[in-house]
Amino acid sequence: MVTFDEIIIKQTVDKLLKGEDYRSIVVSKINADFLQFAIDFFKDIIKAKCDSTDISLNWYKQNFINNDLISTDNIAIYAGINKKTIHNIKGSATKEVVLDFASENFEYLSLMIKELEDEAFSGLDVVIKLSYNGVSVELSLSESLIVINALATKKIAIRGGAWSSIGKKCEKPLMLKLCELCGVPMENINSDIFKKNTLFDREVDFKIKSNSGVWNRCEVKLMGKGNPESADAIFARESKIFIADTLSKMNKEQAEQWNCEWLELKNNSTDVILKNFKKILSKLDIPYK
DNA sequence: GGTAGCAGAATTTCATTAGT
DNA sequence: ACTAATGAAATTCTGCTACC
Repeated sequence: MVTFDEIIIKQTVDKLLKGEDYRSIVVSKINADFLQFAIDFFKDIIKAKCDSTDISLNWYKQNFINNDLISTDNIAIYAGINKKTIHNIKGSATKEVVLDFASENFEYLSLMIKELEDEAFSGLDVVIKLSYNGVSVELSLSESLIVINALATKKIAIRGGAWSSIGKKCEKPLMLKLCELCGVPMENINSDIFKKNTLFDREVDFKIKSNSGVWNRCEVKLMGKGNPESADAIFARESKIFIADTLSKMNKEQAEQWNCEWLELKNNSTDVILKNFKKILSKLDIPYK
């Protein structure tokens, strides 16, 4: 599971408020986690393969699929399919369903690879050689393909999780930093935010109070290009302030139609970002310094 | 006038996180 | 275990420009 610590969140917020792209931070975290997984996986493969004289894929199945020491998430990945996909296909992600489907998928993959081996692959061979502490093993074509497939499956999972997580965890720290830099009084920010464990929790809405006493709902989305319907949700929830990394022309027009103030971060200096944010605060009659 | 190529917008798909 | 929410990537659609 990919999670970002507070230091990474702080770095990301800093980058966003400088109008810089934050994505390199996420990408390097994805790479680091993936490479670590690959290294661990390779070490486990060496161990499993050494203990076995099996010529078929049985050693893999026994160690990585039919092994109750491994989490169901990883068993699915070793079998070449993500748990979420199983959930979508079967409508359930109970342990039994996941394990059954993983086995099934592994059999199907093995069969497919065998067919490829006989036909299209004629002439081509792939051999992965792994060594660790002087012990080395060689994986056959079909073993190599199974391993490559598992790595690819894991990469998808890590990526999806990382992007999902960064957006959630940055919302409140980013809003707080903006308010702090503009000198919005603490009592005008909804106090729920400061409760323990809610700083990185997006389920609690971030709201800022106008002088009239009205609470304005704020929304942050680190959206990039081409994802218009995700912006729709913002307006449907009657947000008054919409802050995003990148906004399309249509996003902006739509925000204005819904009477929602927008603030774009990317490619703007901190000065411009703060100036624009203060303009929004004035418009909504929210006090600031 | 016709079209190949490209950039950007809109649409669809997919896996994760976190609250309940 | 389930559900709502979140963003990237892939794909499709659209409009513009350069070139013949």
